[in-house]
Amino acid sequence: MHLGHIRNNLLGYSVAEILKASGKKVYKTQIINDRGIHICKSMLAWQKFGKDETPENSGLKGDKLVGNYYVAFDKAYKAEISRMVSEGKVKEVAEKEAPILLEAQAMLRKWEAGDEEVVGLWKTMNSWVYKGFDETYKNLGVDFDQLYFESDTYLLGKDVVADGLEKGVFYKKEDGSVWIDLTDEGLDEKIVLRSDGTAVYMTQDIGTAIQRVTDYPDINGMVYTVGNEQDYHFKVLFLILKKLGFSWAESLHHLSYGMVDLPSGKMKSREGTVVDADDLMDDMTQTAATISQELGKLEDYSDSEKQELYRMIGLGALKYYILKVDPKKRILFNPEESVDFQGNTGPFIQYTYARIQSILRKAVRLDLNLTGLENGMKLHPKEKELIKQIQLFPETIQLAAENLSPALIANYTYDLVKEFNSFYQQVSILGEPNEQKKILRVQLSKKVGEIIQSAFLLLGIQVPERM
RNA sequence: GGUGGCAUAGCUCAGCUGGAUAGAGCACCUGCCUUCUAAGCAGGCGGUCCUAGGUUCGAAUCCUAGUGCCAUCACCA
Repeated sequence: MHLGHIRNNLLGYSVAEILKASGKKVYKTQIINDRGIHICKSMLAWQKFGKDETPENSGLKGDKLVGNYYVAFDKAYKAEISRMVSEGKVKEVAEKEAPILLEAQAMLRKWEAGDEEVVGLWKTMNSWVYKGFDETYKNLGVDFDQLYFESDTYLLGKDVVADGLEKGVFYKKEDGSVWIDLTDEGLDEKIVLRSDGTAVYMTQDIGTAIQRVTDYPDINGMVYTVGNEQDYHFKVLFLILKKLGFSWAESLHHLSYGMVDLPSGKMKSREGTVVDADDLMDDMTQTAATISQELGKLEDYSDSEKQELYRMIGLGALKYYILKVDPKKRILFNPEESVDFQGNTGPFIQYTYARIQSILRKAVRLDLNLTGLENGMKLHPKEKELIKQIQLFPETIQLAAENLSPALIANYTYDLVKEFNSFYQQVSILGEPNEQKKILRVQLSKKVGEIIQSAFLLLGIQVPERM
């Protein structure tokens, strides 16, 4: 997994939490594309170049190991192409006829035919990948209520395509491939089944969508969190489902988000030019540790307490950095300039939360009665501003839910926290001589702390008692 | 070429359904820790809101055209 996948996971997780907070029931679903030509490419490369390498005997994380073979395939494929071109082939022809590609395609046909050896290898390599992914998801703090494997749903997709063919929604070309004509809708013709009868991406997506609605008849809609490079694909998918006569096709949403790019351009798994998710999380934790040690406020913490805190802060910085940006905009990530820990950042907000907890701990010791408060108090301007900002939280949740945008939560929280810090600096809270004012200020602080915690929960970020 | 998205300070980004001198952070400069945590606060510097038209009492925001960047239009996923 790389940084692009992190954005996908964080967005999906956060939007699910936001929708829940807005009053909806949500099933967090992950669709795993565990079949198809891309998997066969890794399998083939492993067979050819793998020398029986396993996660156990190499010490590599399973998903990385398999990813390496995906890269190895591409390298070998490109080498074959350039060799064929030097032998006089036209590049476009070479791209289609490279032996290793033909082998991968043959493997896919074998897989769909249920060939034992191919299916066996497929199961083994996928189990490696899942084990690796599980570890990363756990570190990242995302989880799912339901998993769909496209190897389980593509057959349903093929059946539906056959039905649609009878109904006249699709049509067959002479070579046997099946298509849908969307030119009336201003789109193109789109393939839904290959001429060799194997399923394409669209086939399995049709099947998966129908399976999901069958499994959860109570849902009113589905949100697909997928990058904007697939805008067209989902437009077509939704249209196909509508043409097939599914009424629920009207309530499908594509939460389309921008790519995470590097200064050098796009991240490409195939070419290995990616920011690795696991490495990045480790780096962030390490940076948090360095900063925290320089400040030296936690000498009395145990090593394990410190480690947990560093992780919380490092991950908070990373998640906030990703989620504060409007989903539809692309993110430019420069590995040379590390993610900030000051200003409009996760750690800044976590820090404010920790400060508030410090006040509340002291307030408990002072045995303040936090309930009895008189009406008609004259408010300090900073208190007024703070109250205004506090009141905006519920509507911000609704707005974020409507727009499927965690960025609105992040930016709201930042505004609130900025306001609180200004308040904190200008007025004395526990040092206020007037008891009524003191109680009000402690209550306001408590409320702000609660909102920070709730808001960050919506972003999947934890908050510390101290930092 | 067709379609879609994006374009706001040197950099990274806010700016909700149109409303007053366009806001943050980073960077740079100046102050503030014997007082609730300085990962902070206060202030300074910095903008042709891509361009040109249009709608409107009023446009960063809406419309049209153009420019630039990105994506997509595959028997890839």
